[in-house]
Amino acid sequence: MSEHILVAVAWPYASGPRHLGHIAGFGIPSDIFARYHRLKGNHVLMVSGTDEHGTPVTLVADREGLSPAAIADRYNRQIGDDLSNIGLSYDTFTRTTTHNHYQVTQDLFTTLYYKGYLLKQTTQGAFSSKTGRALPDRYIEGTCPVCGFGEARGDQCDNCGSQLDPIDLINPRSKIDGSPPVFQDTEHFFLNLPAFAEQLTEWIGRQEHWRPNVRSFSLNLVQELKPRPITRDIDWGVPIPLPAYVDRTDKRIYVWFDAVIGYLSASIEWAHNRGTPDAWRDWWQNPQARHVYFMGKDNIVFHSIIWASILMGYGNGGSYGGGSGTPLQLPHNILSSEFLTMEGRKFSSSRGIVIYVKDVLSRYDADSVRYFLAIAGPENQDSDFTWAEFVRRNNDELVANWGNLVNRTLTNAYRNFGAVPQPGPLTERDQQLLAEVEQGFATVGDAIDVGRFKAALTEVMRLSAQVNAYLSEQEPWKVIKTDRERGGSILFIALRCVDHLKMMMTPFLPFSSQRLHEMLGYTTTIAGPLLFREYTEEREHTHRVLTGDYDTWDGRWAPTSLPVGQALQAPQPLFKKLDEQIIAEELARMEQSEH
RNA sequence: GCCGGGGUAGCUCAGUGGUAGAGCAAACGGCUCAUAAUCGUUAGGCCGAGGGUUCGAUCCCCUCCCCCGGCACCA
Repeated sequence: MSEHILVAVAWPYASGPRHLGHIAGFGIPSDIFARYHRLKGNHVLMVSGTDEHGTPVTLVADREGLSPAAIADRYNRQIGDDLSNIGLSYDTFTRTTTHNHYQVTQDLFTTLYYKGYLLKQTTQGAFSSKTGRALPDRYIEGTCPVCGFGEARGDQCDNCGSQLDPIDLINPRSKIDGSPPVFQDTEHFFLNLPAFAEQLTEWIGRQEHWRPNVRSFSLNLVQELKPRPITRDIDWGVPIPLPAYVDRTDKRIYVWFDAVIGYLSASIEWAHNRGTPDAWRDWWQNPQARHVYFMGKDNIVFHSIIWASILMGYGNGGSYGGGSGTPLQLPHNILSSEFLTMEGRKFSSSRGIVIYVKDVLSRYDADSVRYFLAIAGPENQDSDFTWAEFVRRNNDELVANWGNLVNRTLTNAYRNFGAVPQPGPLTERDQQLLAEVEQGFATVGDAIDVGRFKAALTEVMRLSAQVNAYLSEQEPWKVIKTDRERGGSILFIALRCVDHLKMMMTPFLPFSSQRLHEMLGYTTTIAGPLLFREYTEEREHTHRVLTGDYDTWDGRWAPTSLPVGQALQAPQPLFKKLDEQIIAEELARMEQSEH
């Protein structure tokens, strides 16, 4: 029976280009998961978009003398291109500045407000004495009252680790313009998280399938919930949809509140764009649907606590909770990854310790990068990207094991038969190998389903090595000289194994798997091109959405039946071997960009 | 400081209350269809340190050290 699966992927922030660490944390795992479930025949809805509101975007805009919207436009385009180029198969990758997203966000806000889950409270905020702009804590700098460190941030001191309040800093100044901040009262709306404490505890307690770090971390937080402000003193964001506020330009909904709502609004947009406006309900108001969220570990709290509370509070209210009458679905799993480091150090765009997605893809194939991030990514603990490891994994594993198996099998078969050979009687060994490889659909699939992507890919590679061993032991290139039928049988077995493994590789390596599919003589699509489509909303605002015609892809996660006699294409190497020289080149490039 | 996660072979990482695992790197051997790729064999570890529970601990408990993240106005 096919399932409805929502693949909810963290929204990349549109203040600049995204680096390899972002792709490693949420992009590759979510895409493997989504592609696998599509092959399984499940109804997958994979959504995300660029997160475009908030202070950092306004700062970049100020620096460049442009509007926040112009900055958001630029990086929405750039990030969309990156994600498409690395093959992330979103059903809808949109943005948070759409009319639809504003509507959905405002509906959730007002519904929570009228249900009594929002509290109005006055707090002290810091404002720049020069521009009058609000200063988030981390943009205030001063001397630490605890240890005397001169460059403590408003939220915490990097020297002694103390938690600080900006008002306690000695000699505070704006990190942005150097002016001393002014502290004044400001009124905001707070999400009453304590109201959900009991429900959250009960719900998280039941989620025994969550990764232990996510579950215990979240359970712990639930013990001490405080109301959390969900509006900000800023002019760049979703307007507050209450009569007294809707025309004010100085207060907006907090970027994190609207960002998580993106999962829902993007689903609604997807349904609208394809002309079936209620289709999103099959995921969001279907108690059988599974919602799986992908993100880095720094985002857990926003999903397990805040987003869950918003959904619990909204329930079946508002403009979107009606319809089928069941409340909006809570997350089924939260697959948070750890962090990728770069040559042993934290990624830092500001310090130039970084490799941007667009740069790596301009020099290397997407599947090489995907292979590395899938097999060596930060799935359970922080992991390190080094150029030496990248070259080694590519050359000694991807090329040498899988690429070579494909190449030697196809070369032998193509040269001697030009087509899938008709096999004679199969030996026990033949059948044993076929059975072992076919077993992979179960073991690899189960691993992917529970988020063990490294283990899954390792198993495919192990099976590939098994087929390499079979070829070395059976030596079809020799046998064929004396017994053409037996030689054909061996190659038939190897081809069938390659065909199966191709399907298992598709979620990990979609580009090369499609090319292999064609080399094997198929004319259909198992991993086709992704597409950008333009949509125009009310007020003639047009935006670009990354999507794909996944309904037309026909791969199935099951043993394939490679037709005997199917003509093969002349084989081409699937992957490029990388010259060891690139290690030194890339390190030099990085050194140059450091500052 | 508090909370959570991690520390296992040279490297990257799995894993389990009962004699420590994989891939790569290393050494040796085989093969030469294949992108000098492949296949086989061997070697390699006080499982962060110390204590405890247990017949038995790498695993469970306690203490400590180191790394990462969170700690509620960065996203």
